[in-house]
Amino acid sequence: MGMALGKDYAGQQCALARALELVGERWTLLVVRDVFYGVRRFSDFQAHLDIPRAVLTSRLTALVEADVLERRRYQESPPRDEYVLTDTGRALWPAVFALAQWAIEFVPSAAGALREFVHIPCGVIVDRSGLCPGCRTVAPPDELEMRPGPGILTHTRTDPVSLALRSPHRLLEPLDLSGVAKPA
Amino acid sequence: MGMALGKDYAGQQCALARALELVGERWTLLVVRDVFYGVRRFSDFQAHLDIPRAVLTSRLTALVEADVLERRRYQESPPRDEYVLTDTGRALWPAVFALAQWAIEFVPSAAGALREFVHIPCGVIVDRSGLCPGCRTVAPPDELEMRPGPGILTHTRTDPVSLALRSPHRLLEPLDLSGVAKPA
DNA sequence: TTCGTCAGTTCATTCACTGAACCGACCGGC
DNA sequence: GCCGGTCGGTTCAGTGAATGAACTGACGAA
Repeated sequence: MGMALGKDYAGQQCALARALELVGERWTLLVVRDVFYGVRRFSDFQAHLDIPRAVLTSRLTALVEADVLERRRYQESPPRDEYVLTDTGRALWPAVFALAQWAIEFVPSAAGALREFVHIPCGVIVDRSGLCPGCRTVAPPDELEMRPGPGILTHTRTDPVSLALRSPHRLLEPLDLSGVAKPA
Repeated sequence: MGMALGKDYAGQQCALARALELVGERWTLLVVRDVFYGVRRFSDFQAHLDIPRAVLTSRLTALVEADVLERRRYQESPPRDEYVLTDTGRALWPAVFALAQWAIEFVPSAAGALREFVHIPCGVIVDRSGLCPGCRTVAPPDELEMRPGPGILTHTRTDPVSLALRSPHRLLEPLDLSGVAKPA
């Protein structure tokens, strides 16, 4: 996943093995999920995931290399880059969504949906397979709004990124951190 | 992926983190995929995946512990067990399928579908999101037949398990190894 | 008795993750 | 010009997981 000692699965001709070589290492899929949620900056990933900086650097570099993320300069002086999903990266949404839904339904410690996803054109919540009950299609991430679900826990994670993620917003749109206080 | 040094993602309240704690380690999802394909026995996993035995032992134990697999005695003397998916495990199919489809579409080295999945009641191939074009529902794994696809490579992997996986058969059904020669 | 299979365990080595410290470019205040 | 702070890293020592080879033990077959 996470994963260690040789990220490749030599000899496996299966497509799944190829996928896991790119996104199967530890932390990688959590970083990708965060980008879907609107996190774009190095320090925000770090604050939200508690991931060692060296590992975050390595994962971001690998994801850019794999054409899942694009690194984009959003200001000069000081030079600051943000990481956004490419088309390839956005295509990972069904896999990320499916894994999260599996945990919600079958992993006891993940009981209760922390978030709901509303298909904006139809205004209804997508079902566990990602289908919109309104239009009967699989909703793409850029048409989804994320909202806190019934299982949301407000007592944990008081970092600014987690706080910002508790208010509804459209997937892929940059996170608005202006409304939250800095941590002590 | 896999994954090393602490398989948990402490503090992450997200369901995805819970899922990755159970199936995010290196090799784990490939083992699960193999069970969907009909592999059930220790030595068959080992032959097909080239996974170190100690790691396989550890992964199978963890998957049983997580209620993804069930370990079942299928003969006494010598005692032999097989590993089969629980309901929880079978629910992982959409995630496994979604990841594999992503690689087929977007990872250059995985070009060409190695396998096709036919929704048996309808007799048609499911699309990239797992939907059956016939009945417009998401096909469950026990209603799918796996067949070699156009991208299949016949020159690699000559172990008996890989050979057996090249002939069509229904998912979750045990693999038939009787027709293939043993390796030299 | 000997050979082979199956399902492991043990062990030394290799290598990735971790956490803390360090670094350099820049900005704002004084 | 100096000081403190932020951002986005890199470096490094220590730890612990993965690897691959060797070993084990129960059994069946010849």
